[in-house]
Amino acid sequence: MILDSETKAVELPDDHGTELRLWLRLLTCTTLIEGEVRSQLREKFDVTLPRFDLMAQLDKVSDGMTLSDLSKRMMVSNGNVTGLVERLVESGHLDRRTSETDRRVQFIRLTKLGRAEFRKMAAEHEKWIADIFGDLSPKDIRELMRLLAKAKGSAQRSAKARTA
Amino acid sequence: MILDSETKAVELPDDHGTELRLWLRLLTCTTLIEGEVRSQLREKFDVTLPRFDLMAQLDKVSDGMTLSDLSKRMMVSNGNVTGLVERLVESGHLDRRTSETDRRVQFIRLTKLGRAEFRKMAAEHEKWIADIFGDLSPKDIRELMRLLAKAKGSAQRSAKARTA
DNA sequence: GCCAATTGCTTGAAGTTTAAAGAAATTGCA
DNA sequence: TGCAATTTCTTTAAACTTCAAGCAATTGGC
Repeated sequence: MILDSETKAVELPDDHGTELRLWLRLLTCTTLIEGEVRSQLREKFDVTLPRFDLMAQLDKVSDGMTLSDLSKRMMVSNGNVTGLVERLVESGHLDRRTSETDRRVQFIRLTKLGRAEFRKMAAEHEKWIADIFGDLSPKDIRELMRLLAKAKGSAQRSAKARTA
Repeated sequence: MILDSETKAVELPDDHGTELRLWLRLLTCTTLIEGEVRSQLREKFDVTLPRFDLMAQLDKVSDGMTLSDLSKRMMVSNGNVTGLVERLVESGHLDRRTSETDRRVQFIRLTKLGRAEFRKMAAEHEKWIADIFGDLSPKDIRELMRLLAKAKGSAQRSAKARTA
């Protein structure tokens, strides 16, 4: 171990251990919560997380959304959304309509049933989340929000630089 | 909108909007980084993230690990690990050996090839992660670590209470 | 108007994931 | 010992996911 004059561990120039540990902790935290939400959705409403997420995107708008919009917002592939939508139309939660000005485009909307069911689930979901973060003070939450925003910005900068 | 005497928004008793927003931000952040890591692993090493994760668990120990240990540490189902290990044994990265004292138990280890390939990937991986979090100061990282630990504890408390 | 490039979506193959059921082995306790 | 409960792992079906290839429609030069 390399020690400096104050007998404190000094990092090697290429030691990126703290960032790696941060990433693992972030991932663990998210996986844990995601698993919890997934279990609750299945137990209480017999619905999968991807379906809930998709409906959540659609609930934000009143007049529908294209498949591309959905895949961008959900950060998943286009083909993935095609399948999800297909199954949700099948079950009567969604409604799809081809655009009249561009016949490639499909507008997807929640049906009355879909919106009603989603609203019920969303209300419960919000309570689960509140309980999951229940030990955090308002200040903790504000700080986490701020730092995660910074992390997100950093990650986007990094991704963009790579693809550029 | 309900306003108090200081003309500041007051939260309704059941408003859990801040926790929900925190969760969405946490999820977005993780998904973003995970996608980035996934792309890099595919591009640079033609390997999937689940395989990398599994090898990462095994690299931490010298003498192997059981399937159950793996599934607990990776926080995925047992059957999932069975399939992943199967494919990695097939490709020569892993070695499986039945325990002599308990014939239900399989010890899984990295082969020489597996460990060598993993080490190469891990070194690059650490650099990607460092770059992804590059805009965060050491203090930001410490704070995030602390708050995420608190969030993790809170989520575990919540999950435990539910299953109890 | 023509047509190459782009855009929106679907399809197919391979892989990952879960939940649930089941098989095999071990453990613990009466 | 006997055997019920538990543990470890596998299997199965259905769903989810990505990537890449492909189809159809539109757009943007020319």
